[in-house]
Amino acid sequence: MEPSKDLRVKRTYKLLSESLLELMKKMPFEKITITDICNNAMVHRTTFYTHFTDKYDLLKYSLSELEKPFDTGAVKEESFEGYKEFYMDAAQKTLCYIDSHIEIFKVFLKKNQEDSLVTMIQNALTEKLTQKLLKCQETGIKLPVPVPVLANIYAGGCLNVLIWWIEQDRPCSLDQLLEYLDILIQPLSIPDSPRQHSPAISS
Amino acid sequence: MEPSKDLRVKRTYKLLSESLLELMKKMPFEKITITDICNNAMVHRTTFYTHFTDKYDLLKYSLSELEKPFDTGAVKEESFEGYKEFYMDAAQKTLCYIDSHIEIFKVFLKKNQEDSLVTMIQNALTEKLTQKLLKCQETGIKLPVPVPVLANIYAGGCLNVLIWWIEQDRPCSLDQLLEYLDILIQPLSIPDSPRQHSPAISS
DNA sequence: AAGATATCCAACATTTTGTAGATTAACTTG
DNA sequence: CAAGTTAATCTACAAAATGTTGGATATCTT
Repeated sequence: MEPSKDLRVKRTYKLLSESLLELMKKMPFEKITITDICNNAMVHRTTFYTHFTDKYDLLKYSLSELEKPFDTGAVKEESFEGYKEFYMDAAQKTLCYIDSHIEIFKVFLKKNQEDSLVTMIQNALTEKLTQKLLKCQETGIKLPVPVPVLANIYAGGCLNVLIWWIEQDRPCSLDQLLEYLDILIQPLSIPDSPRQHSPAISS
Repeated sequence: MEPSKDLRVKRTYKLLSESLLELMKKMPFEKITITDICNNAMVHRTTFYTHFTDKYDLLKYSLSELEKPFDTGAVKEESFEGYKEFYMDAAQKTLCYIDSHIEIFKVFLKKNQEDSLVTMIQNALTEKLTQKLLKCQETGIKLPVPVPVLANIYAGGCLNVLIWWIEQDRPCSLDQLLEYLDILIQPLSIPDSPRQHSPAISS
């Protein structure tokens, strides 16, 4: 996974990695071939194979480089008593890091719209929630944050818990899980603004 | 996208789709070739090309079939006044549907651990949060739901908002976004159980 | 029953992948 | 800086996968 100290190797890793990124700005990863990457990097294809087994291997390396700061120093685990403070600190560090490397993250974080079921379901859920939230707003209910932010928090959180639940082979019953979601959702809204119940403005 | 009324076509779509799913249970999607899919489905490869351009095209179709219920009747948009009720209803419908097709969803929802930056970052964040939450629990703080549920809700929600923010080309400032997260996180915890601040039990 | 059309089949060109051995160039270490 | 090590390049090749063709056969729709 790690390039040796040899300058040539480091150079090769860098060239291939940057080449991949460059190509990913132009076309989807699936369409990119090893030949493409090598030509673009001006590195011989046999050299590619001395370091990586396939393009996924290279991708993995490139991503691990980007992800490093999240694993190491970027987030200090000590010196917070509550987990909310800890969470906000982590969120801030994450945000800042991504913000300062935005072009790269734009490429790598882009959802593939149509070839990920998670994304598709999340999109559907987010869309419906957005509609509903907009309607609620029309009826005079005040939301603490913009609609898309709320919709994405809800949908993302829910889906992620869901995936955890599936990957753990359903460690609790379905009803139990729903109860958890219900508990978490209750307080997560309109913390202090009054709920003005005015009649709906049609649809 | 949609197969015609011709029985032969419907059959081909079904065979190919099921074949892909079957193979995905055994090996990662990237390793599966069109030839594999056709052999397994006992459908000639030229037939494949009359309907799909590549394997991603087939995957897209298969996923869209699974996702259909989310777009259509599974979630009724009317007859809820608050969005919390709406959300819980949607969550319930989603959960039930997935639960009743669990084997399929297990295959399609599985995160690819190492070739998705979103997943990697999310894992890192979830891991850190879990550690922190466990420590908090040790100090006597009572959590309303199990640690992994809370960690996954937080991490998933945060990352999803982040992705939304990036894909929308940062529609608000970084500080603004952090403020939103802060607002949303404040109420999302320990709704009614008392916070017993006892001294930390080392680490 | 007749026309339309999907499937199958054989054959082929092209692209991509992955490997091997030999040569050249660059780096590390003492 | 010299010697030994190791990486990169190059040529060549084998195997696999992709994508397209034209025509024969079977099946469906109306």
